[in-house]
Amino acid sequence: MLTDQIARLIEKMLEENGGALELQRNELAQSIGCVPSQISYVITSRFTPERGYIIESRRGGGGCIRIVRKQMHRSEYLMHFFHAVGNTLEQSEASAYLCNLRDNDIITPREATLLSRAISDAALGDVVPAGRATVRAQIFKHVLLSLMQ
Amino acid sequence: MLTDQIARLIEKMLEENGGALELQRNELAQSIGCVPSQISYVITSRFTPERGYIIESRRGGGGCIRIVRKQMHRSEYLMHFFHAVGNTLEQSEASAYLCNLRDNDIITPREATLLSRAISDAALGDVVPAGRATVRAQIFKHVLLSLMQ
DNA sequence: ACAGCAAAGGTCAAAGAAGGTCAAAGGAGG
DNA sequence: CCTCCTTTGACCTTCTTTGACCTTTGCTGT
Repeated sequence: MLTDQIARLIEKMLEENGGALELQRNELAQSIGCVPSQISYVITSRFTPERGYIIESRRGGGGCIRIVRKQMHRSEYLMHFFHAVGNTLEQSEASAYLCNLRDNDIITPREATLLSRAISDAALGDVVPAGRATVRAQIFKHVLLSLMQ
Repeated sequence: MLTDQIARLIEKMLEENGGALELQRNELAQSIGCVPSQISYVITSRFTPERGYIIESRRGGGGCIRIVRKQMHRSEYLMHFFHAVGNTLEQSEASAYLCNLRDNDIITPREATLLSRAISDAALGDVVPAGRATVRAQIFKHVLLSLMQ
């Protein structure tokens, strides 16, 4: 899939640049052979705050997009996430958060898996439709609180 | 029967892939010559968590279905718990189970705390009245399955 | 300074590409 | 006949891809 391919490319560039990077949308699009808005899509769908990235951009001549992988300390992280989680939380968002916590050594891989299963759609199953995302958000917040101690 | 035939096919593919596998529903359906929803049916009726499979999927372009077979490890012990848990589970019961798992070194103290918080009454909060204990049971079972790795 | 143009990036909606759901119709066994 | 599992197909939701159009910014000629 195009999106994944571009995401991997950006990831690799980030790696080579120590976690921060400036790119030009049109230029990158051309070198890959896709429309420019595809780059935007990749960035908004893959390099989100939940996954620990900060995005800034500048328009106009010589414009660019800056992507920074942010690393915070434990408590900042937990606080940040706690506030970032709203009243509802989709499985995909939860996964992103958990991966992030794992990658930052705040939880172990095993804990990440365990929690991921615990709040999966499958596990929350037949909770009233609208309620699933709400319950997940609450559970996740309680887990975060537990981690803060 | 079609279902069994497809189930065997998937089983064989799992075998060849070391217990984990990604497939595309439409593609597989076409190669077998059945409607796509048949694949869904086979998966939901045969590759259930109860039988030790974990299913994940992604929609949209380039979507796929991932099937993972958990090889039963400490399965007997965990199976015991799995069957002991009914359709509903109170917070106090859950705590007892978790302590037990912890005391038997199946989960760490930290994991016990984390999970305990995750499925506490507080976390499950305003799930429809009767639903709380049901949701808790489901979550707990999924955690057990995850532990049966 | 200033107006205007060109060069970015941003947005959005439509079309396309998966998988998910559900209910109705079909069958096998009791 | 009932009941329970299968099979199908219509319709839904989610994620991708593309393209048209918008906004911001820098530069340039006057």
